[in-house]
Amino acid sequence: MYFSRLFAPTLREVPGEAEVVSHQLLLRAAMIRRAAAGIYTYLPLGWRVLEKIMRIVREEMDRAGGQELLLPIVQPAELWQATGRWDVYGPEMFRLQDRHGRPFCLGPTHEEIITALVRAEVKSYRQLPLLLYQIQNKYRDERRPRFGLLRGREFIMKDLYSFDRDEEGMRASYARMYEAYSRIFTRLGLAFRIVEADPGAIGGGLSQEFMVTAATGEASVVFCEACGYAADVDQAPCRPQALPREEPKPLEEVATPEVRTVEEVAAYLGVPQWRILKTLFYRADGRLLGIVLRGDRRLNEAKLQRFLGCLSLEMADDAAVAAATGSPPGFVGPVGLEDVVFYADAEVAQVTNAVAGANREDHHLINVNPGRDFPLRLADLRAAEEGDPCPRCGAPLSTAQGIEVGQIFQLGTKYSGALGATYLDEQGRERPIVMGCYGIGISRTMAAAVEQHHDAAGIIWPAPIAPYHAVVIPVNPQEGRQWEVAVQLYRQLGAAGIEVVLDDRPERAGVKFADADLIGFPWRVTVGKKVSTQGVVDVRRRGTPEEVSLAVEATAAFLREQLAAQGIETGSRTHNHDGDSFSCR
RNA sequence: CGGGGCGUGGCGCAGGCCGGUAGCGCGCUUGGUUUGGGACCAAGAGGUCGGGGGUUCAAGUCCCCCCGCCCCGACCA
Repeated sequence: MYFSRLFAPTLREVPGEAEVVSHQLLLRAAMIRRAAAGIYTYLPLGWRVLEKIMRIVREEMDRAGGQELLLPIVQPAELWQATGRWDVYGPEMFRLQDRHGRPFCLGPTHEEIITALVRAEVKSYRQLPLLLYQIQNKYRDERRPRFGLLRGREFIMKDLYSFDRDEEGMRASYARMYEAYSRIFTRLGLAFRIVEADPGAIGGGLSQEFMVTAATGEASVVFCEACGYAADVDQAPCRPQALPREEPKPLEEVATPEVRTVEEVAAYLGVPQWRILKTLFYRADGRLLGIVLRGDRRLNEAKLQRFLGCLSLEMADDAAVAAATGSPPGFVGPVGLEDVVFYADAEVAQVTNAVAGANREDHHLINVNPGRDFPLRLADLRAAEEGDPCPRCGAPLSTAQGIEVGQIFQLGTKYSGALGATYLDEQGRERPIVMGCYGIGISRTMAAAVEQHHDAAGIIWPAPIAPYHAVVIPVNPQEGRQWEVAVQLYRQLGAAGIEVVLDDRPERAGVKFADADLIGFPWRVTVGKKVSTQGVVDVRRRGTPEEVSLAVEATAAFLREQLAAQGIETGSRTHNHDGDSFSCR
């Protein structure tokens, strides 16, 4: 492809809409353009990257025994009502009606529709196991789309669903997918971590996430250097920390004027923050309830939601808190509120002679003893923190940020049961199909790759997903020898199966170098004065400062070798026909 | 959804308080000089100032409504 023909409108300046680096660079490097909040057009360069990601994903899905199909985007409500998720998804789901007023949605995921398909078509154990997948747009009307491709409302996703006759089969399918995913992210050239995950709204049993490590990742994970344990922070169980127990003293109310926060109360009363009981109010499926935590801990809402088994969970507003407690925020506590059900984090039981709000403005209670002064209903509700003991081996946990690019679930019979997807076994008994599901965010993976691989000048694509392998830059195309050699090299590289762009634009060298860096071609071949004087061109790998001078004839072989070392197969081709006929200089 | 901010040539922004000819940089077009890290000179093209309503002799600017986009959002309980 000649650069002058490539539809790649790069931007010199950062568009104001973009905050995170992947969003900025994908826009500037002409990979994407915004169509609406959280909805993007993929330009030719970006689409090539996505195609490469999808190709690797397809190869590994097929290798693992998957078969690709395509499912509807527009899906009827009745299927979602059957599993109860029409209501669970809430405002996140794009809903629409047809001309008769019948309700539909744009598929946020495809468990329902594929289960319905399999229910209709699979009757016998002889048809199992079955692994079906699709790669297509999915739709979630996010409360707040952000970070460009990392959290969009329309996005490309691969989902594979496994159908097995029993739990053992499901576990085998799950293991195959675990293996396939590990191969995929390795082949994509991304550093990743596999963590234990919260099955969340999808439901079911065991689940793991594949996280691309990046400082800007929105997911927090904890991991153990000692034993290799790793989990999403929403999932990691916390052991209660043992605390020194004191002899319980009588409950007492003290004045704490204008002292509201845990920090302020601790400072004012001269007690450590852990001795304070923090009380929060939530509304779970409409019902008000209280949560008690140690003052220095944070609630993990995912754990709370799992524990309660509720569909919706949100913090109660100040008015509701005031109505229930008779006190403004800052002075509320669990003591004396018989009408409100309180749940306490397991650690609360360890605290003796604690401090809590008195449910009276400007007052707190001291010497509060959980169990004595309010009923204890304990659960693991707090968020894991750096330094907490590893739930497996007890060594201190570390924390990291990551971008979730894949998640695998053992669903069991949640969907097959709800939708009646069954088969007949050898004895002619009807049994529910046992399912798993396995997703990869394709478009998100592209953004994650940029988050992980970039520098001040632009993107540094891992070679397997780069839109092109190399760019050839004649420093001065007006200089006849440079131009001839550049074209010759362009043809030779193309014939060697290397995907190459010839930067034939009448720009100064600096402009072409800057665009090459921004777009992130893994290899750059510069044809300059030295081609006349010494018969050599300069070859540089993106992201490294060194340049090697090579004889023109040696260049194609060198690049093939280098690309092969990065896992790129470059079978030679007889023609290189993309764009040559439009050549101009 | 709540809070904050922003919508002015393709991109990045000024102008707005204090109403009176719509500006700057980059990009784009043409010609010339340049040519190993985002050149220079000259001449050009390009704007319903997000939309609607209002105030006024006069609105990018003041008022009202709407739309779009961006950022933040338990740790206070």
